[in-house]
Amino acid sequence: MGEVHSKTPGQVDARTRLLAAALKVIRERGYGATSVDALCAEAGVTKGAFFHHFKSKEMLGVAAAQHWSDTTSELFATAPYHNERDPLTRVLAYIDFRTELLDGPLAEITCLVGTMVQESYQSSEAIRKACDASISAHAATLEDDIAAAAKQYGTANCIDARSLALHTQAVLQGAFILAKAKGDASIARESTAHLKRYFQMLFTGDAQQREPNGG
Amino acid sequence: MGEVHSKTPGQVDARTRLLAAALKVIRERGYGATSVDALCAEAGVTKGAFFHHFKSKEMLGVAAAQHWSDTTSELFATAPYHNERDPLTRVLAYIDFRTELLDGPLAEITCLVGTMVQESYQSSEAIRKACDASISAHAATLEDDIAAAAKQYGTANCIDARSLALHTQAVLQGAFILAKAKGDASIARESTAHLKRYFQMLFTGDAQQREPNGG
DNA sequence: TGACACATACCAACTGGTCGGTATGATTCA
DNA sequence: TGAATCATACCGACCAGTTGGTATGTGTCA
Repeated sequence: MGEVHSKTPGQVDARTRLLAAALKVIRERGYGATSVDALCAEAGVTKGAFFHHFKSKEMLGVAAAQHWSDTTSELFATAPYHNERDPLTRVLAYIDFRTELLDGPLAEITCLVGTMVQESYQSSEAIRKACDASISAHAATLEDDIAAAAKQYGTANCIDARSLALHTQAVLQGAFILAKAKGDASIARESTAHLKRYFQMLFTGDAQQREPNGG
Repeated sequence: MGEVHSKTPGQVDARTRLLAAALKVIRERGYGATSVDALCAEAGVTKGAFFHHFKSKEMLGVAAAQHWSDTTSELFATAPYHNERDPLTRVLAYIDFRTELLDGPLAEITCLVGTMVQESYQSSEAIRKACDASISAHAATLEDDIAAAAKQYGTANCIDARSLALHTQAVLQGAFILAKAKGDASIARESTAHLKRYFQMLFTGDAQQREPNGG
């Protein structure tokens, strides 16, 4: 995958442009409704370039999921919530961070792999696995903080960190669907508020620590 | 939408068969990857019949969402959880019911409108609205029980019943996506367990009322 | 007779994918 | 040094099959 050729500065190669186009167009239209031609048009490259870099549309889907995983993991790795010293505060700050990310056009705040796996889970095992890897890897980055918080608050014996980390992702994925259905992301923010309250009650037993939902 | 014509007993008309085919095929492949031909083949009718009953594929999508809304609302209206006399118990029994429904092939346990809106929220306002109507109507059936429980447990002032009902649907929709990604519904059951615990803590403040998650 | 419920045949546009070709830079070796 | 060779990146015409959709015909029944 290394850059073999030196590129003119400011110029990105066709593969990178196609991947960026895939992230944009698939999030807007879904994988099935995205044609190879549409991807090429968005990327400003020809069909020849497409099939030079990807042996099929399916393999583009797999590469897009991996690219998504790469870019999002960098986004989260450098996010400020990691600076919190208390593990529970860190997890709650993560939820706040996700809530902040819920601002902007729907296609730009929703999850590529969640969208893709919904359509492809039966038709393409390769895409399904790539999407699962992306979701699971991200959930895994939460697991340690959750486990540490459980230990610190003495609830380690009744909390499965992995299950809770994946539940967090489920809430977010579901929030995206509700937002799409309503054509408005505000409902998603209500769901993350519920999720945050769940964490607060689960660890501290305090239901009224923050303002109630709605607002 | 009423049956205008009397049919030979045991015979269902092309429209009904196409709707049933839509529910099956779209849940397996997604809306975009479902062709009119595939729908006709599954229903055992011709293309002429398809376009006699639906003016376009998009209108079939709308009708499918409405049909889904009709059949699911009947399923839930006659479900046994309504027999519980305590409103909170009723809500918890609803979650248990949803958990029981998580048994079987993935395509048969997931939500048609959740799948469809994911792909169509930008390309078809008509489908988006039909899917929103289905989800919102179902959530509304939960709202009264949640409000009654909040009143009874003295937490009415900090619980928005509508928000909580929609959050319930978000958790379920997200659970479906995780299940599809992992190719296994067991992760979805873990999410409904978390949701149930959230309700228990929210209303009774008791986090350890039932066994912890995992299993 | 005529309205309805389909069937058959068909169409233009588009689908994913192939193919022969070219431009360019790296490598080899006389 | 420089000609020959090779690999990569990309182009764009082309293909067979499929797409959503239409036009027209036929059988049935009130």
